[in-house]
Amino acid sequence: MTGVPAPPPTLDRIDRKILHELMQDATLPVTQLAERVGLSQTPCWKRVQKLEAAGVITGRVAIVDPVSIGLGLCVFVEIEAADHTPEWRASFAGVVADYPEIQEVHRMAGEVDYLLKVVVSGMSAYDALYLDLTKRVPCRNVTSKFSMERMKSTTVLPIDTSAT
Amino acid sequence: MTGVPAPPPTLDRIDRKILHELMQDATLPVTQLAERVGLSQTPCWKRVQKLEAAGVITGRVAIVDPVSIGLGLCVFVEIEAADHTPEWRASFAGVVADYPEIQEVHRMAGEVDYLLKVVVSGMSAYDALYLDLTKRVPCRNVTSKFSMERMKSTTVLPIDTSAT
DNA sequence: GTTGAAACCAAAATAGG
DNA sequence: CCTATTTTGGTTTCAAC
Repeated sequence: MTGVPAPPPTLDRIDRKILHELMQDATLPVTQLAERVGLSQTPCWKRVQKLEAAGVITGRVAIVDPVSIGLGLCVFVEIEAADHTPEWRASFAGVVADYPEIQEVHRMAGEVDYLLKVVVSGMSAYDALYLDLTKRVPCRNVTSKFSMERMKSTTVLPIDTSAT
Repeated sequence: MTGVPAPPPTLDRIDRKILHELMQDATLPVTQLAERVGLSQTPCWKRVQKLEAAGVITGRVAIVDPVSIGLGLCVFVEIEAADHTPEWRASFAGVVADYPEIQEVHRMAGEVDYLLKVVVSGMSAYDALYLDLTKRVPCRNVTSKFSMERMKSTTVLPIDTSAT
């Protein structure tokens, strides 16, 4: 028996409302946050602290428009591993962690072993990444799927703020 | 000639350093931000304001751990449109905007027309979304790819902070 | 661009109900 | 949980260089 990673802290309706608000706008002053969730300042502030300490809130970040900073190309990369050993996985994990252009890495069920989301300035930058990555880690197959238009993009998670 | 969406504001090295810092931690006080980018408080603060006004910084948000709030399933959904008309696209855009579970929607090049990233509590929630979505918008084909493990996930974009 | 300082406001911590 | 209060510290603006 391996056990589950962590006992998820129990969040009540007010906690979830707090998260819902802060996921949309982390600049919201505690005063306003408190009235939106139906609490007064002090206990509201304490809940926010608790959610941060518990690792439920992992950070507060600025969201930047990729196009404005010259990152016009988004690519989803499907990878089949050369073999299915713990060693390959560890090596792969280490390599993808190195690239700031790789925004997301998922280990997948089904045909595709890994799915990557990559953000770069353009085709030549992507090709450089592709060549470098496939040099560092052996892949049976790599399929690149190119985004033409980012129609929707949000960091707000679908949290349920109704009922208990 | 249709023209490009917008002339990207020209960002110098200091602007990019500011963005680099704030993408990692938006709680950084202006005082500390200023010294990290090699500026004094006032002009640093003015740059941050300008970057917000120009829409380069689109917001400051709290990042929440999905598992902690019971969102344990992440699915990438590949969709082929029933037809390739502006009407279908508009309808599709409207529908996907409705679902908070849909974090990202990309219009793709190649075989797959659209790629969605979906975050839900589990299989039954995903199936409900799948049934509902395919009822509201006609799809020629839908392929769901399930994430087993989120190995990497960041909102920090790979901005170049060296040279001019 | 710099420094320094004022005015304002929010965060953080405290005490009492 | 609430209100009230205080302290602390950051933001924002301004003046002068």
